[in-house]
Amino acid sequence: MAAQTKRQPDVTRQALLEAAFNEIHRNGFRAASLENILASAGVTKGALYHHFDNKQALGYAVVDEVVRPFVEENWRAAAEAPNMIDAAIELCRRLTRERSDMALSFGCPFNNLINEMSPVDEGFRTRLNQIVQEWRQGIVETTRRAQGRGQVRKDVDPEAVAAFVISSIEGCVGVGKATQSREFLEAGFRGLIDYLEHLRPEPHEH
Amino acid sequence: MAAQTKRQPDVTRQALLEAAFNEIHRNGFRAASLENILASAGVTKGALYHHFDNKQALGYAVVDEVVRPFVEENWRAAAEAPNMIDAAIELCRRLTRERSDMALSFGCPFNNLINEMSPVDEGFRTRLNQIVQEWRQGIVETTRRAQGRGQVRKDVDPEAVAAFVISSIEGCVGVGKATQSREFLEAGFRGLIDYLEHLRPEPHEH
Amino acid sequence: MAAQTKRQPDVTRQALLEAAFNEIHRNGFRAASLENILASAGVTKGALYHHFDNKQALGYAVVDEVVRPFVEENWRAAAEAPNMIDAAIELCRRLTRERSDMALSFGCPFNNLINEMSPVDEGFRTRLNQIVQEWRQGIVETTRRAQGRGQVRKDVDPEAVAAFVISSIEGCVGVGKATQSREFLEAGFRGLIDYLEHLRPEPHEH
Amino acid sequence: MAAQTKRQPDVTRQALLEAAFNEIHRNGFRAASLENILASAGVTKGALYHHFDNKQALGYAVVDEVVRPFVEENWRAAAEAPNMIDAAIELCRRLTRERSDMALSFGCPFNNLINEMSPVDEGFRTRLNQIVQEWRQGIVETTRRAQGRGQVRKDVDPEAVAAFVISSIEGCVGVGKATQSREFLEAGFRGLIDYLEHLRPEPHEH
DNA sequence: ACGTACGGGACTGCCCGTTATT
DNA sequence: AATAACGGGCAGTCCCGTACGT
Repeated sequence: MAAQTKRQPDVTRQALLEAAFNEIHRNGFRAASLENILASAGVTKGALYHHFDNKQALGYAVVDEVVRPFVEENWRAAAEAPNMIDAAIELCRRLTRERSDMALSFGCPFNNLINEMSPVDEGFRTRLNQIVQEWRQGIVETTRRAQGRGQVRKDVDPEAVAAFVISSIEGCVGVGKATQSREFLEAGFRGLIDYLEHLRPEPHEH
Repeated sequence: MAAQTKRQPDVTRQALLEAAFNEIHRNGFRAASLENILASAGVTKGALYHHFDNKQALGYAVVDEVVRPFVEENWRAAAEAPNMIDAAIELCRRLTRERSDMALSFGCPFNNLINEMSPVDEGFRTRLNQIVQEWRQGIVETTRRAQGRGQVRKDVDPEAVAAFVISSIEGCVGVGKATQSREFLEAGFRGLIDYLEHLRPEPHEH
Repeated sequence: MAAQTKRQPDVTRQALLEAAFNEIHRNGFRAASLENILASAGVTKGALYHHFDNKQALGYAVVDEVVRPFVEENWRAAAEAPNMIDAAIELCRRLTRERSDMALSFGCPFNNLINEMSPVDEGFRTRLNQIVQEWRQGIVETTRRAQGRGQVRKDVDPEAVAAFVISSIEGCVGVGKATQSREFLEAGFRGLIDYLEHLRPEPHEH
Repeated sequence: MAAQTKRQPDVTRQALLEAAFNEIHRNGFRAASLENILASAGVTKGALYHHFDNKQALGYAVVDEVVRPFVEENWRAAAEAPNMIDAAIELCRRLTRERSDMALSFGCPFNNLINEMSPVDEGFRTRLNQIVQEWRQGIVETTRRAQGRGQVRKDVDPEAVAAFVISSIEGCVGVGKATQSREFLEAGFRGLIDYLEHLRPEPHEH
């Protein structure tokens, strides 16, 4: 089979998405420079304009095709684990360990986009909200199942758990950017872990 | 007492700060337009550059002189209340009631600035971090006092409480912007209230 | 007879010419968008550049193969009529009736191209001038014949008649675009008809 | 009296208008390059943006403040002359003599703008139409006065005269651009002069 | 203290044209 | 013959900042 030729539309498109994701992660969407993205992806204006109508469409595609899977893979594991609380706590610990440098420097790409674009671009907001809702729905269902299994107290409201867990995770990473301190991030996550532990039923309950 | 002339340096400066705060709240700092700020403040460029060196200096002044008091007045009440947990819960309820429209539309000015500017401007980050630290320190001390009074369980880490409470409040308002739904915001704050309640000592503990 | 395949070079070429003519009529040549032309013709860029060297060549072909017949068919009838003045007057009336909407909106394609392209592209000017000259020559000869038949006064200069008739027709349609009023167009053509009537010999002349 | 300093807003504005007028005259409005205009006026983007909101506003100002007086001064003399027909004929002769080079090369700025911009920009059309109407109104009134004085036949319709004279003048200059020949232009104007002569009453009429 | 004129840069959008590919 | 991927340039917009003038 012959070597690949120069034309690789999917590769080009993917390169643009990744380059855009990184540039947006670092600078936000509006301050993201197309020139930087092009240089980083190694393509030219023509290629960009061929694959995406404009900067906005590129941004939407980044949300749908990069940010969304990025968010999903984080909670998917926890949703499918035998014990939700254990998995969530494990996730918190992993996040503090693995990605704290990136998180402290540039924050969570998802949270950044929500904060920047939700109020000023309805298209962004709709797409970002969809991700929030999927995540929320995942936590709600997981919590219900866990309640059925007796792993979570039956008097807690799954909707409140979902909204609060999502918000506090993003909040920790967000505020952490200002402090630039691992201690603050870890303290925040300790608080979250404390909250999660408290969701377990009392030993004498069942 | 002589009639006031048209020149009112302090008034002008204050008008600029307020106009800048509003424009930044709506559009973020980098997308904030000086022209909009000037039009909204009713002055011209000459006045602006007389009072501030440049856009950055204006932004710093907004953080120091508008955002900081704005944040402080929110938690000051809770810090001085006889029972911290009761006061914090009351604060959560007030926030959902009073400012939810503005919060859902444009978010918290403090959180917005942290997310946008912390990674790209060290001067902003330092100033914003200072606000975070004051807030954190306030909660830590209040929590310690409450523990001394037996109003908060002694096994909780005040640092974790502080980091987590701050982060989750900002997180709720932030993520709420994407959902544009009061239900989500309320659910998040219900989760926070649940967490706060759990900080109280067990009835049979002391 | 075998089924037609999808490849139809002549059809494609003709579709491109028509689409280009319409786009140019609406927007002028330089502002005409190849993308619009392609979309309207239902083909892609490869087909265009297979049939024409570049945008300029496409424009030249539109002049030669679409605009030229378009202009010619208008005066051909008048040239071959038994009485030139009657025919010309009838033509004026027909133009005001039939095409006034299109003419008022977008003007005469021929006149538009003359005004836009003559000064900036010699190739266009040459081709457009050729059409002018054929038209002019047609009127000159028709006028001479009419003079021979005693249908036109012998003291008028056929060259002046030709240049003036062509110019005033195009002028009426051109200025009519600014007024967007059928009244203006009709008034102009009434003036032209008046001029044409005045070309007839006095009853007592011959 | 001290020498003029560098700040001369009116001079700058006027320089921009003149430079824009010339660039538009040569290239049309849409193909007119702001960079060329700036270079020719000797100012920078900032100055342009200060005096005019955008390219469109600059174009509108050119129409109102340059093209309009330009058109008006041409027919004003004829309107105020003791004999309108003599004056109009004299104007035709002067136009062929004086401005035929410019006219043959780039046409009449007024006619060019009508043909290019009327169909695609309502703001341009409105302004250009206003000029047409003023001109038309001027001819109508002049013709009525001339009819009162017995200098023009009473059976001609002043509205038709006005629309036709305006249209044929612009038409001659327009079509002349394609021919690039002074002969054609002169022949056209001979036709117009012939028409004007025919407006005079018959010697035996009054 | 403040208003107006102006300098100059950077970015996105858009477009024409070319080339690899079928 | 025709498609789709891609190259590369240019223009209008918009903005921040400076400096002249009152």
